[in-house]
Amino acid sequence: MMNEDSFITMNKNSPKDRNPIQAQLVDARRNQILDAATQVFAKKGFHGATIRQIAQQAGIADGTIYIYFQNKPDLLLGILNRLNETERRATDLRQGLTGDFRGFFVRYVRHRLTVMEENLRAFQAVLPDILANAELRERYLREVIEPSFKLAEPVMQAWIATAVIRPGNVALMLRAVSGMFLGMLVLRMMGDTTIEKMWSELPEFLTGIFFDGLLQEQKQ
Amino acid sequence: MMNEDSFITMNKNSPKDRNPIQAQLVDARRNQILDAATQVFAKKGFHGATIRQIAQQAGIADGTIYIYFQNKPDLLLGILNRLNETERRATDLRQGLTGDFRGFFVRYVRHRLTVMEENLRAFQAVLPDILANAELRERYLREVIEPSFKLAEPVMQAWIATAVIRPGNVALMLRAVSGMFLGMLVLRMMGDTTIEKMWSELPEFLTGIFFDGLLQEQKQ
Amino acid sequence: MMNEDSFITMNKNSPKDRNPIQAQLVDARRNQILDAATQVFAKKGFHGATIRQIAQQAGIADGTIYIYFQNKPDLLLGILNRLNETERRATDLRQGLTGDFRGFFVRYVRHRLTVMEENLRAFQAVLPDILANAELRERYLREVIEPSFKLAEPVMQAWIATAVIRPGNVALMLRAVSGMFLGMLVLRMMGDTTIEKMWSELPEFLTGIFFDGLLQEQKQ
Amino acid sequence: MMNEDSFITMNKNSPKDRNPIQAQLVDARRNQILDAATQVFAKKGFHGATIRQIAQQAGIADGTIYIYFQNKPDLLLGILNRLNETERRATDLRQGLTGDFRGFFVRYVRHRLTVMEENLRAFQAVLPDILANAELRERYLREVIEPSFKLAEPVMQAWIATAVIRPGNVALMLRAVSGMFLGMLVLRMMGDTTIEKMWSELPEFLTGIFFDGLLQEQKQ
DNA sequence: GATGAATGAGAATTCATTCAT
DNA sequence: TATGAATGAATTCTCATTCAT
Repeated sequence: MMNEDSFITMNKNSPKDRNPIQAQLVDARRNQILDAATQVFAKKGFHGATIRQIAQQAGIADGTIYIYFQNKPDLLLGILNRLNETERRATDLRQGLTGDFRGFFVRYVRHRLTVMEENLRAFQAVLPDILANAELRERYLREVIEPSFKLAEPVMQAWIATAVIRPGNVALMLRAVSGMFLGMLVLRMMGDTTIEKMWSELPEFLTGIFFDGLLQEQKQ
Repeated sequence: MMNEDSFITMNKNSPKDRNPIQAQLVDARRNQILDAATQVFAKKGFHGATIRQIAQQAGIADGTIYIYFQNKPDLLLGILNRLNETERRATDLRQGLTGDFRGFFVRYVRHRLTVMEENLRAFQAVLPDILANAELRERYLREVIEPSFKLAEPVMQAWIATAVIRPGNVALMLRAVSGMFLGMLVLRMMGDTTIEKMWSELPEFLTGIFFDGLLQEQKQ
Repeated sequence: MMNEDSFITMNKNSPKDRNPIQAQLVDARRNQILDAATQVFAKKGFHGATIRQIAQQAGIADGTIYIYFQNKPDLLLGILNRLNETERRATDLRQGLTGDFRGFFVRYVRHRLTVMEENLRAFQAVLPDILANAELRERYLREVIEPSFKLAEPVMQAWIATAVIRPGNVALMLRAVSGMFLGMLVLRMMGDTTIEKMWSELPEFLTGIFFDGLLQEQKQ
Repeated sequence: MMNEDSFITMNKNSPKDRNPIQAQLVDARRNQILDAATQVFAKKGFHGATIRQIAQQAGIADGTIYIYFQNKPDLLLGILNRLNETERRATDLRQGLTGDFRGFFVRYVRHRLTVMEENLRAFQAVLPDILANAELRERYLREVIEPSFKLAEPVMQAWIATAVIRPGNVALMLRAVSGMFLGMLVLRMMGDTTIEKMWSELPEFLTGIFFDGLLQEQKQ
C-alpha cells in the first residue's frame, strides 16, 4: 500500500525538508502554478498553451516556473498527480460493503460525478494528452486506472458472493461502470449541454440503468 | 480574328471535361494523404506530427499536401469527415423498429464496436485534439454528435411507444448508451488490455446490462 | 545608333522567324502575359505577386508563362523593355530646335507627362524593383536614363548657343528637368491626390517654374 | 498572512522601477536592429533580406528581433519612423520668414539634401517597398508626406503675402519643390554619377532654377 | 528565489519552376 | 503548345528553456 502511494505523490524531496515553512511556501507556489496551468491547458490544450500564458495567469515570470518544474510536460504530470490524488480518495468503496446497496450505489455515483465535475478543467487539461501520448497513457493506466480496478474488484466479488449482483465477468462489469462515468465525462467535455444540465440527476438515472436495465419488465 | 481567339481560349482539357477521372484522382490522393495523416497522428499526436512526416508516410512532397488541404487542422477535419461518412453510411437504425429487439440491439452494438475497432487508430489520432481544441470540439459536437442524437431520438421514442423500453428521459438514455460506447472506446484507447481482449464479447455483455441491469433479480 | 537599339528590343530571335503568323501569335501571347503581369505587379509589387495570380489574370495556366518567359524576373524585364521603347519614343526632341521655345517646352512636358500617366501602372510595377535591385538599376541607368540624357544634351547645348537659355551646367539642367518629372511621377505613385487632380495643368505650371522661377519679379 | 502575500507578489525590479535604464537598453537594442535592417535592406531589398541576415548583421539571434518588432514589415516602418523623426527634429521653416529669403532657401535646400545624403542607404532600403506595397504607401502618405505639406503650406502663404513669391497654386508649388528633391534623390538612388558628384552644388543650382528659371532674361 | 531578455531549433507554409500528359 | 499537379527549397515566426542580474 505504501509502495503504491509513493510513486504517485509529490515533491517530498524538496531541497530543504528541514525547514517546514520553506516547504509550505514551495508547495503553495507549486499549487499556484498548477492552478494556472490547469486553467490555460484546459482552455488551449497542452500544445496550444505557452509557458508565458501560464506565467501570466499565475502572475509570475516565465523563468520562475522552471524553479518549480523541470519542463512543460512536468506541469502536466503535476496536474495529473493532483488529480490522481483526488481520484484515489474518490475510490473508497469500503462503506458500500454493508447496508443498503442501491442507496450506496447512488451515493457513490454522485460522489464520483461531483469529483469529476469539480475537476473538469483539470481533466480537460490532462485527458487529451493522456490519450495522445503513449508515455502518459501508460503511466495513467498503471497509476490510476489499474489500481482503482484492483481496489474495486474484491468489493465487486463480495457483492456477487452475497448474491447482490448477478455472477459474471467482474472485470467487465467494473469496466462497464467506470466506462460509463468516463463516457459521461467525455460527452460533457465535448460540450454536450444536455449532459451538463442533467449532471445532478445522473446518479439516480445511471443507477436505474445499472440496476434495472432500460427494458420494460415484460417478464411475467 | 475568330481563329485567333479560339486558339487562345480553347483549353482542350478544361476541368469540366475530365471531371470524372480528375475527381477520382483527387479523391485517391486525398485518401492517400488522410491515411498517412491518420497513421502519423495516431503515433505522435496531432502536434507531435509534422507535415514532413505525413508527406513522407504518404510518399509525396510536403507541398503536395497543401494542394489538397488548406492547412494542418484541415487534415484533422478531413479524417473526421471520412470517419463520419463511413459511420453514417453504415448505420441504419430503421431495421430495429421491427422484429426481435434484443437481437437487433446486440447486432447494432456489435456493428458500432466493430467500426470503432477498425478505426481505432483514426479515433486515437483525432479524439485528443478534438478534446483539446475548442473550435474542433464545437464543430464535432454540432456536426457529428448532435446530428446522430437527432437521428436516434425518434427511434428511441418509437421503442417507448411500442412499450419495448421503459418511458424516461430519452435524451439521457441516448447519452447513456452512446456514452457507454465512448467510455469503452476511451478505456481501450488508454491501453486497458481487458477491454481489448474482451472486445468481441462486449456486444452481448453490454446488451445484458442495458436490458437486465447488473442486479440479481430478487424482485418477486 | 543601331547598336544601342539592339539591346533594348525584344524577341527578335523567336524560334521561328520564318513564319510571320507564328511570330505574331507569339507576340500577342507575350503581350497578353506582360499586360497581366503589369496589372498584378502594380497592385502587389514584384514579390507580392505570384505566377499563379498573373496566369489567372491572363486567363492561362501557370506553366504557359514559362513557355514565353524564362522566369519571374524576366517578366519584369519584359515590362521594362516595353516601357523603355515607349520612353525612347517620348524623347524625340528634334522638333524643338526651331520655332517658339516656350510653346515647344509646354508641348514636350505635356507629352512626357501623358506618356507617364498612360504607363503609370507599368512604372509602378517596375520602379520599386529598379530601385531595390542593383542589377536592374544598372541596366535601367545604362539603357534608358543615360541614353536619353545623351540624346538631350546636344539639344540643350544648341539652346544655350542660340542664347535661349542661360549658360550653365547642362548636365545638371537636364537632371533638374527630368528629375522634376520623376519627382512628380513618384509623388503620384505614392497616392498624392493633388498631383493626380492637377496632372493636366502640370505642363504649364512646370514650364512656368522653369522659365520664370517662383519669385516675384522685383528686379526693376 | 501578510508576510506570505508580500513575499509572493512583491517583485523588487518591477518594470516601473527600472524604467529609465530599461528604456535606454530597449532603445539601444531597437536602434541596433534598425541599423542592421537598414544595411541589409539597402543591399538586398526588403524581400531579398532575410531575418537571419539581419540578425547576423546585428550580432543577435533571430528570435531577439521579434522581442522588439512584431514582424518583418514592422522593421520597415521602424526605419521609416526613425527617418521621419530625424527629419522632423531638424526642420525649422520659421526662420525663413524673416530676413534674406534667397539665403534661407539655399540653406534649407542644403539641409534637406544633406539629410537625404546621410540617410541614402535608409531611403534606398525603404522607398522601393513603400512604392510597391499599397498599405505602406498609404501610411507613408498620410503619416509623413501630407503632414509635412501641411506644415509648409502656411509658410508658403506667408511668402506670397509678403510679396516674396508670385501668387499661384500653393499646393502645386510645394509639390514642385519637394518633387524636385524627390526626383534628385531617386536619380541618385538610380546610380546617376553626375548627380552624385554634384550633390554639394545642388543647393545653389536648384535655388537658381526656382528663383530665376532657366531662361536667358531677354524680357526688357 | 525571481526575473525576463536572449536564444535558436524547429515547423508550417508558400511559390517559382518542372514535366508528364 | 498548353496544362496544372507535383516538387522541395527557403523563410518567417514561435516558444521552451537558459542564465546573468
